[in-house]
Amino acid sequence: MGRFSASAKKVSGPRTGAAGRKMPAKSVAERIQRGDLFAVSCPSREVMKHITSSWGVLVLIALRDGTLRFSELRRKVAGVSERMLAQTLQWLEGDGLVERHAYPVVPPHVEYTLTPMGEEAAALVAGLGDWIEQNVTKMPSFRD
Amino acid sequence: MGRFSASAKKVSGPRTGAAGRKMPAKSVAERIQRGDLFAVSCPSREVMKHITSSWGVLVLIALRDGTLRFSELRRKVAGVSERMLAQTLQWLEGDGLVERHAYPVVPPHVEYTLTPMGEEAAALVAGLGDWIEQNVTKMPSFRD
DNA sequence: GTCTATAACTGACTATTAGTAAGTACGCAC
DNA sequence: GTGCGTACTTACTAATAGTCAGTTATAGAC
Repeated sequence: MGRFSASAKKVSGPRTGAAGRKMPAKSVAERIQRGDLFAVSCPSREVMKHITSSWGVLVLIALRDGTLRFSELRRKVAGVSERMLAQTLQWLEGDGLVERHAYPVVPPHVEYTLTPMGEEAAALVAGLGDWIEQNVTKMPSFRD
Repeated sequence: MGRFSASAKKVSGPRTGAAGRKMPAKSVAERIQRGDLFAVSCPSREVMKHITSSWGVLVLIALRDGTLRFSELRRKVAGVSERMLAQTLQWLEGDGLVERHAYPVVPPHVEYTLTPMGEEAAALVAGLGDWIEQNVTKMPSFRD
């Protein structure tokens, strides 16, 4: 990680909190090393969609307890259809956050596990979920 | 906050990380004091939808820099339409995360600011956004 | 005078995605 | 034999995201 130049060091501050500032020109290394949620076509937008989708949030949180089968996930994440669960898991697998392990048996037996990177994401997501659960009762919309 | 009984204290642990465990019976006070993202009809699901929507995430992060006008937000959050921006801000205002201040002038002059509660949510959201930006380049989908 | 730009929405409509229902093959229980 | 469970996929419908046009008043350019 010592590959950054001096100007790269400047940009590596709290980038997200500096959304309103003019971004300094990015070197090629910077462009390759980091996404930018505020850029319309940045791939990070797609990943964010997957992670922050309703089902994505709940699946990541549920998997924090350890490996789960498709049907176990289906039951824990109340309200999700098989269709949406399958799609969500495909996305998260494609993002490298979830590992899928299929056994060569019938009926199908498939297990899903968080990758190390998935565990990081899930921890952040769980923190947000926790915050929402703790604060929802204070919200005006809740009192209506 | 000393109102919780002993059994309530037990439940107040890392609730989100315990998604797989059987939840002990909740007292009335507990039910009123905390939402549950894993319950289909809990209001916290709606709040989560607002906060974790693509535009919700970006608006919250953008407002961390301070008060912004509608048009300023429109420009910072690249790709958002006025329609979606207006709707997102309505949601976040209804959730008590954003304050709207309209001046009695023409053309309209409206400013949006994070509430203290909104600042908490935005900090968590920004942390997640930061993580996504930092890690998107490591993802298999990014390499395809 | 007309035209354009600005601001911050809202309503009508279209496009896209979420969600519903049915289907698949096999083993087991009744 | 029927029904259930498993983990998806396909075809279709419902809901939401997104597009477009409209609103009011003012300032500035022509």
